[in-house]
Amino acid sequence: MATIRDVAREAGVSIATVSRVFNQTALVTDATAQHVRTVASRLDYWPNSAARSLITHRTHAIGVLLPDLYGEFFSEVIRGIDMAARREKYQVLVSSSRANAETIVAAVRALRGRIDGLIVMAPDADATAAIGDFAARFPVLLLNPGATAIEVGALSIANHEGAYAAVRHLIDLGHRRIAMVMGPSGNLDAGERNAGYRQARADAGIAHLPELELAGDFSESSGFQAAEALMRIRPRPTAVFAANDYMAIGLISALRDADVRVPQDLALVGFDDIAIAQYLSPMLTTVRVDACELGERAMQRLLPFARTRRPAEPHRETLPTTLIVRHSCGAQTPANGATVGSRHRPRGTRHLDDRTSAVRDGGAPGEV
Amino acid sequence: MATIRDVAREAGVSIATVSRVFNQTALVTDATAQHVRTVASRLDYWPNSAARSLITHRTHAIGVLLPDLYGEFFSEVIRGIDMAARREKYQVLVSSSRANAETIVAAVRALRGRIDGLIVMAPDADATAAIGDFAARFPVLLLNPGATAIEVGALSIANHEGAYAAVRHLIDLGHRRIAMVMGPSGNLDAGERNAGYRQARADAGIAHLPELELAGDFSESSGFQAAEALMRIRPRPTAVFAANDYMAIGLISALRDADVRVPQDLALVGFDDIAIAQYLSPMLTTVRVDACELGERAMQRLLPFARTRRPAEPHRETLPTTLIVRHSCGAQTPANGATVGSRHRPRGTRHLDDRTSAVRDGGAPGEV
DNA sequence: AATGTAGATGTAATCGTTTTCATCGTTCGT
DNA sequence: ACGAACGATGAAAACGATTACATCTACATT
Repeated sequence: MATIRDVAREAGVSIATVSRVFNQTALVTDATAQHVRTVASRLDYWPNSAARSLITHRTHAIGVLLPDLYGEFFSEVIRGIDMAARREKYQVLVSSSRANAETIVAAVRALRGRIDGLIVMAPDADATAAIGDFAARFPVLLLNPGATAIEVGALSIANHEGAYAAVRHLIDLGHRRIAMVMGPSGNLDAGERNAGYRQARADAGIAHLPELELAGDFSESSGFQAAEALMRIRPRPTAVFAANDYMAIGLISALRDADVRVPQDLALVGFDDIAIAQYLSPMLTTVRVDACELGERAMQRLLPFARTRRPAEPHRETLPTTLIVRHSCGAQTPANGATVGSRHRPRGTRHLDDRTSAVRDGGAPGEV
Repeated sequence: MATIRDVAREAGVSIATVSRVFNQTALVTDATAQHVRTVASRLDYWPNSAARSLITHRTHAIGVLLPDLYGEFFSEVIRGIDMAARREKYQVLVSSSRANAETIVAAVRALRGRIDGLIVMAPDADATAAIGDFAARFPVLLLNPGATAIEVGALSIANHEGAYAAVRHLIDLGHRRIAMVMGPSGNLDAGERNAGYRQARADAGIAHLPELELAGDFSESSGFQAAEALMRIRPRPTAVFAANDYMAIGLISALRDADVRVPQDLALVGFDDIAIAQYLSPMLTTVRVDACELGERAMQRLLPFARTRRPAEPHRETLPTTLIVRHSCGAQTPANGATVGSRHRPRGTRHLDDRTSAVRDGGAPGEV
């Protein structure tokens, strides 16, 4: 592998000049620059990034710490991160870890020195706490941290507002006995969605009923199992809000097996709007979260701090969600089969933009 | 940030000793080692990986080059890679690129010097070719490269055998007019699946009919659109093999809209066995590919070469696939609702193991 | 007691860059 | 025509580790 010295010798210049050519730093004569470039490409020279980052204290890499969960949501977030990274010429170092504080600290330690900034998806409260002191002296951005006391740059989605809108929609359709399939306990997104569910009930004057909150863990199979518990409840709920789409899929499957019709016998709303939501039968009404944008935005927020290696300022931002009305909720759809959803801005937090997007859906999926 | 010098000074030893303590290389007195460790942790010292890799020529990182496609398959592969990496204390640098040769070369160049080895998911033939000369002097492992002339370490899945089994299964059920929804043109996996489809037809003495091969690109919407084309074919096919599950989902959705019953009016088999396949209605008969294992195995294969930084030996290995019989193919299922699939070993290539796994499915998804 | 040996530790070179500062022509204002 | 200013380039000192080699000590061997 050719080094900067080889290029310098071959081109008859000093290594400083070669370095300048590659960094476009000080002004070098066009002729020399061109010559150096020619020689460099002939020798197939490329700057050694270890040597470079040793002296510059920059790695041009961002770490992404994921929870152990996987699925479409995460892969979309990574995709967004990757898109932004590529645009900004940064590398992405991914690393997953069990959610517990100990392994998170270990993972962060292993990443240390290899990255200029860190994006942490820490869906659990203790995970968030574990990152706290590190974030005070390193550029860290938390994804979906929920409400926490620690001061840290964070980006979350409007879980509460989205869930509220979903449940409110069911209430507006006349439902009163509305169950919810919860997410994993300790998961902050799940917690906020539950809070939104409760708030919507309370605001409509519907009493809180603990037995309507069914256990779940975001997996299809937990949704499947929740359906069985659901059907044992008397009087039977007429609607159910699933904390994510995967569980909604499990629900649909179990309900079909039990000959419970969706939405006639039981209305259903999910959360996330994963790609296949519109291809399910019935087409799933759900709360759209733009996971890809979340990742992209996280990178955008983090990069300025990563470049200067200063801790990110403790500013929280919340991405809006959109209720996508399809068929599983049983809403009457307009003649063309399309309904309108509105964008939910988080209360009391800054939001990304002001527009309220109108969402038409319910037509042929292929057209969307 | 404390350096090795700070620790050495503080502990009253030389930097060489500190280095030895952290690398467990030469024997150091237990007392000194313990003392150094104490001081190091007090100063919150951690070896600078740039400096370390500058002199050792090792980065302890593996690059993963992905195509632009996303979805469950890729996220599962990454998950497998990540699992193996964590076990072996390697970092994972992901980078996606358009499939064309030019951007792949650019991506490889950007990764150069930061990684000890590279896993490339190159579903296209030209992408594979682009990597060729690089692989001759660097540890590279190709995923899903299909049959290519270049000598390179590779890992693929038994596309041909899986597709053959799927179509053969449909033939055994009495179907003769069997269509196929193709994958993206140029995609090698898709090509092999198509070859398996044709082979199964040929072996059963069914003539090749080009009009039964419908365009698709692995997306749900392309499956949806293919269904429309499918229904215009006269005489109408009685079965269809989709080159992946996402397209099968699009097909199911479109067929339902058109009141075509699956499997009664049209039998359907997919490919990949994504998580939700068993929750679809009807439950999808498909060819299982263990994407996670693929990633894990890739890492296993690559690491020995990455450690020594020697080009991987040009050896190809193929992971078996399994036909999972559920309801969408219309097969009669045993009394307990379960059917048996068998594992397909690639012909003429080495396979991972000899077992022929029996797969029972068709029961309640929650129980699987 | 002299010598050999082995284990523990230190010294210093090295990895491949970036960057400060010095140097050396040019050109320009007067 | 002369010094100033400036633009292009080079020399050399970091950056923070690893490691070959040297050194030193303690102890066994003769």
